[in-house]
Amino acid sequence: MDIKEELSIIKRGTEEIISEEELIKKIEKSRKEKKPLRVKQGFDPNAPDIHLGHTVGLRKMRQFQDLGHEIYFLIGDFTGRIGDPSGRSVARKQLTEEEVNKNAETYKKQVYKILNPEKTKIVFNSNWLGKLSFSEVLKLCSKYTVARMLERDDFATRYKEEKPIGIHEFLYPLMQGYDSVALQADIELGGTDQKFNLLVGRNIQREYNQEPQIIITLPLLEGTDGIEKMSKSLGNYIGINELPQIMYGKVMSIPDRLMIRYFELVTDVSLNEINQIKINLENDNLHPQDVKKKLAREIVKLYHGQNAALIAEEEFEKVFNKKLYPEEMKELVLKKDNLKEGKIWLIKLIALSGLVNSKSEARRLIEQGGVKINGEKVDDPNLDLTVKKGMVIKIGKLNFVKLVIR
RNA sequence: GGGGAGGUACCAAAGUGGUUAAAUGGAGCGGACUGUAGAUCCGUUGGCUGAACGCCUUCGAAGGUUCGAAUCCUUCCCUCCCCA
Repeated sequence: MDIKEELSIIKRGTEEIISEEELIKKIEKSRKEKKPLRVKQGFDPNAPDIHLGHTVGLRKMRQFQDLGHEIYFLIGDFTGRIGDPSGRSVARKQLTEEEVNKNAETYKKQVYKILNPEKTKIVFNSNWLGKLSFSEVLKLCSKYTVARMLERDDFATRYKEEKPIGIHEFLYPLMQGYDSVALQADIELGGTDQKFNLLVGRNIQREYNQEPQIIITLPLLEGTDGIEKMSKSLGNYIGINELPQIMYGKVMSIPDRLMIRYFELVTDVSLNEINQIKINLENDNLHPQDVKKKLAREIVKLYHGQNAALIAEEEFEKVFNKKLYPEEMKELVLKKDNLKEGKIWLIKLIALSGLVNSKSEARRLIEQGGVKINGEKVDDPNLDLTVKKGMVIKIGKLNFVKLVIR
């Protein structure tokens, strides 16, 4: 493979490479010396639930693996104690060694759906950060200045808005930079929000007499709401462990304008084909829904296989195009003593489903017409429902529940 | 160490003794429309009670004044700014 080709694989979907010339030099050197590049990316030890947003970076790592380079999957168990300064995060609880190990296992299980396990090195930064003496920390701190820290957009904003900035938060980028020193990283990957930290890494490496790493930033994938970046806490995520049908459905709910971005960042569809799709969309030669269905298929295929993708699609069409029930529904088990003469108060039933947080919410939902029984809208919150086995209750826009009586 | 400004619901932000479960905006949820998209419109957003404008909890925390407090007083905690 010539370098051009390698470069184009690396460049797909990236936001910024600092710098491309240096990257080319590194690749050339690596080839000449037959020494693979060391590629690093850090992950939060607290949230080992991988979603499509994470896969942007993971897939990029995989591409590096396939190009013969060395991957360091860094679990930030030490830095995780601080939490990347975002203003929102309060001091996080310190994880025990056991918890960290458990999370790491969870990570592995999921991450190896994307990465090549044999070529992946999983490392923990507590390994070196936890061993630094106070004077070594001071030495690290002396390599940077407050003014330079305040260049960071997040810090600058908070400073301007008179919001608190903890001293320890200043340490976060330094620690991350030190990770690069410890690993002698050639390349560090990260989201665009990591740019500052990644750049600090370059400077710190220089201070420690290492060749500065190349930084490659990747876009932050928007979640299903189309606005915020995908994250579990915002509830706008598509997890790679989710059931095919759920995954498919969630992909279908992303805004149209994100389709191309998703194709590029989280599928294997070639850039050529993506471009074709784009043109055909613009010319109205393709219906947006059909394109999104393809997208959903491609994504489900990656994590569940071709067959599951097709089944998920059938399900989707059944429920949303033909307005039928899904094949599989969550079962709601009613015990005999929940019933009075075969009846149950509808509000109670909905509360039992666990799909609402309170009876008041259930009441509201009914009053607003968000509840259907066997396809019939119900708007009487006082209804005593005579339950029958197999009855289907639709609660809200997306939830179906099938009654089971025991 | 001195002086000043603040802490209200998911977020932002009004309210400064009763009519305040707390204006308004954003976000969320539901409905209509649709392609589970977007745009738009309407409704809704503490909980409990088979619902009544009845009760309980909520305006940083704890006490107090009052018939009545997010609003007044005391103490405490936290944040920011200016000066040193």
